[in-house]
Amino acid sequence: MTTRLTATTHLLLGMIGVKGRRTGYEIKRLVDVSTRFFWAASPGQIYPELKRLEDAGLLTRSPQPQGGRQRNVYTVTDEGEQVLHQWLTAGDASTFEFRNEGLLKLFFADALTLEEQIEVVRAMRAQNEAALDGIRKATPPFRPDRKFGYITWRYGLDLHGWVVDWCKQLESDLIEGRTPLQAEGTDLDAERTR
Amino acid sequence: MTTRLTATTHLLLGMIGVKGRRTGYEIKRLVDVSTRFFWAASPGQIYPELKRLEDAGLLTRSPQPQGGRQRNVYTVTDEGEQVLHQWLTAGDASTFEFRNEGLLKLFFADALTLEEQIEVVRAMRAQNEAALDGIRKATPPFRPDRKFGYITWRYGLDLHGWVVDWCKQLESDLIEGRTPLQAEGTDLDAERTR
DNA sequence: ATACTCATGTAAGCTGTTACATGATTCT
DNA sequence: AGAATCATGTAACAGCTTACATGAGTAT
Repeated sequence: MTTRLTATTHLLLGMIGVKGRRTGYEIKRLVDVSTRFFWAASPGQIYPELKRLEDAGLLTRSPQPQGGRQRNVYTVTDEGEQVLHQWLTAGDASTFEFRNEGLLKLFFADALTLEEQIEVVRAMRAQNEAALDGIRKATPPFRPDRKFGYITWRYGLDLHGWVVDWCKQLESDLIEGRTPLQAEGTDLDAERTR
Repeated sequence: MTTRLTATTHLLLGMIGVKGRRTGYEIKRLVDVSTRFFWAASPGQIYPELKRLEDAGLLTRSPQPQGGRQRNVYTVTDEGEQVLHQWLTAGDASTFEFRNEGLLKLFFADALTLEEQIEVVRAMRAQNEAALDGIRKATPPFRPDRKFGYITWRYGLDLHGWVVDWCKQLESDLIEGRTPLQAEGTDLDAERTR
């Protein structure tokens, strides 16, 4: 069985396999309060992919309508389980993407006045505070057998918290006319003192 | 003049207007050692976009071949300058995307043995160390009139450094059997002690 | 001589989003 | 009665990457 396997494939496999049997709708909702912060997925992607994985023999579908409302519950097959475990333990380079338009603006901020520069930093901070809020609201119940959901949640919280602090520091450096973030001498790799 | 304006549009406008880079090739090279870490761009994207922006009246092209080798030097028009400044100062929400397959694996790591879990964390750390290396090598010359290139460079360095430390901490927590990253009591928002 | 860098571009394809369509059930 | 939620799906499109093609100049 040779099928194209993307990270989204593994997202679905993991959501169904690790978390139990699921419908497309349940996966969508769970993604929106958990992995969304590092791996999003839209319904236009989930539903076709579930079908594709069923055809590939990695998932089994059993229709379980509730009343007259259609509903497809998926389960991971043995082969699907293997694929999932293989992916989890393979040490190969995984995709790592990062697109931050706020940072891009900051990169070009030399062309701006000091007031405008400070505004750019403030906008960046606001965005990270909003992200922080979103993650905070998605508080996962702490269960000792599901601790990694909690760990990745903390990661998001701590990371964005760090960025917010970084923005605050830069903001005050700019306001007080300090050369921002400059390391002493030529020691560019030294830890930044905050 | 109504043209679709993406962040990549502004990347090119900024590279030509603020950084004084003029040909598509020069932009590509500069992107690869600077904004790549938060905004990448491939030649298959840059060259058509440059043409599009010329048609839209935001850039001017002047052919300046070197010997028999073709070469197109671009300049930002007044209108392009306006669009660039407008984008830099507009406080509207900018795109902020993050896709981290390593984190996704960590999210599902409950299904693994302790040894395998540690391997996932190590792989994640290795990836961030590689990113750190890439950024470090791209050391920008520090010029007082272009300090924001330096600031964003430091951002990448500091951020990935933070993540590497986070991974190290998690790794040792797992090895020593501590419940990783758990906050005391119900105070989930408390600063993590490291 | 040959490999690398400079320089520009195109075509195919993948991934993902947005917006919409459909219809049932439950809540207020 | 009407709004929200449950549930599944499709079509169009945007954005980007990969791989390729071309050819000139430069370094070894």
